[in-house]
Amino acid sequence: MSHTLGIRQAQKQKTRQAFLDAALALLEEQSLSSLGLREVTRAVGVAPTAFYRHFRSTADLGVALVDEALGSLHPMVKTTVSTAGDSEERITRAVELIARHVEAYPAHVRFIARERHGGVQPVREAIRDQLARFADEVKAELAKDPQADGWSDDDLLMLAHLYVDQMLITASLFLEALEASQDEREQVAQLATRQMRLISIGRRHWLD
Amino acid sequence: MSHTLGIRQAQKQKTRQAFLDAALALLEEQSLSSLGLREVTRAVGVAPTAFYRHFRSTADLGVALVDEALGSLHPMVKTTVSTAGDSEERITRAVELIARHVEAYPAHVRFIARERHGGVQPVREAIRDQLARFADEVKAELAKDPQADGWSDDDLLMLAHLYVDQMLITASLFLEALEASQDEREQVAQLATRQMRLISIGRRHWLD
DNA sequence: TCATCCAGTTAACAACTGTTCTCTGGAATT
DNA sequence: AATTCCAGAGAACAGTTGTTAACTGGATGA
Repeated sequence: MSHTLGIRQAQKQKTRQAFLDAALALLEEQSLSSLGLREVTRAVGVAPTAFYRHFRSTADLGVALVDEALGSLHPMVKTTVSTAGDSEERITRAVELIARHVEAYPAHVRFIARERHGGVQPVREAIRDQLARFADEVKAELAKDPQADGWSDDDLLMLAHLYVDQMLITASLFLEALEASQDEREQVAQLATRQMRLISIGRRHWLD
Repeated sequence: MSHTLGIRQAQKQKTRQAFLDAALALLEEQSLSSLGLREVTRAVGVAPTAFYRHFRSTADLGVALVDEALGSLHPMVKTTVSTAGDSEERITRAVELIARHVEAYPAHVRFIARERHGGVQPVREAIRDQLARFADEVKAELAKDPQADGWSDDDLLMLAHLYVDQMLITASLFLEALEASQDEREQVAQLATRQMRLISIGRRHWLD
């Protein structure tokens, strides 16, 4: 299936990626609904009309960015939840993983946090759908745990959403603390850890 | 202290409020960073230059909107937390209060959710500061509860932030379901209730 | 009553926006 | 080798933007 792309297709994909990269960079200081088509092409170094060869509109570009950003997030979520060890150790590792991800892909995280409730409907919907998929995956992982015995499907999904939202909140906090002192980032980590711990305690006593 | 405003000051405040209202309406379908000065004045029905008599920039207007939106939210948070009754009854009433607030001030809720991570720094900071104040108030209310005996200040604040974030998430879900069926809104309410319940359970067993 | 103040107006500015149509030159196909 | 294809360029469009300066006329305070 992996047919080597022709020179033409390869160049096109390269330009397309340049659009995505440039847009992501521009979006660190504004939101998608104010991102101009010409602004992006200027940053890439191509003519404004070249934009239309790849995207219908900036909203369309935004949807493509959702895929890229949350695509890179998928492995994180999975490993975060399915990490071995006791509950406390799991939490510590999960928080650390989130911190690492934010350091590795700050622009992606910022984009998702910003546009999740942003002013562009198709993008909001794309993010909502992807996060729902995440929640489903988390739910599937949770179901494997013996702790989940006796839990209804609804309750498992409820907990999964709680975890996903908590991850996003934590990621956003790490993002704000990215250029802050080591101490401040440590404080974010401890806050997130304790919140996760409290949720885990609630989980453990859910069926009481 | 309530000196009756002169005709002049009264008219000015009226126009200012018209700016805030018009902006809030326009922001239902876009974000602040794309809100144009002329766009707002056009909606109000005044000359573009009149804008400068009230705000330095649209970012400045945004900060004013934060005060208005979260000002109206303050009473809700207080009554939500300090409601009497057992834990289960409290939660139900809290979720209902959030639902009512979203129905009463949908544009305010949307604005806060959207701009909390939006593209305009001063507005983000204003929201962050106000939410921190909320968390402090919630913490103060939590401290009154006998359940808080033995809790450290840090842990109380941690829980307060968890509650505040959870309120925002719930409000945002209600907002999305505003024009949906009664069933769908009921489902949101049940999800939020169960998540709150799980957090409360975690709270109850925190010191185990 | 008269001078001062000031919210809102009018006009003009250079700079920017999204979109259309036409063109080009090299890759892809036959 | 000849033909088709198509990513990107170029030029032009009407419409928009934020900001400036100078103004008007009614409320305000002496």
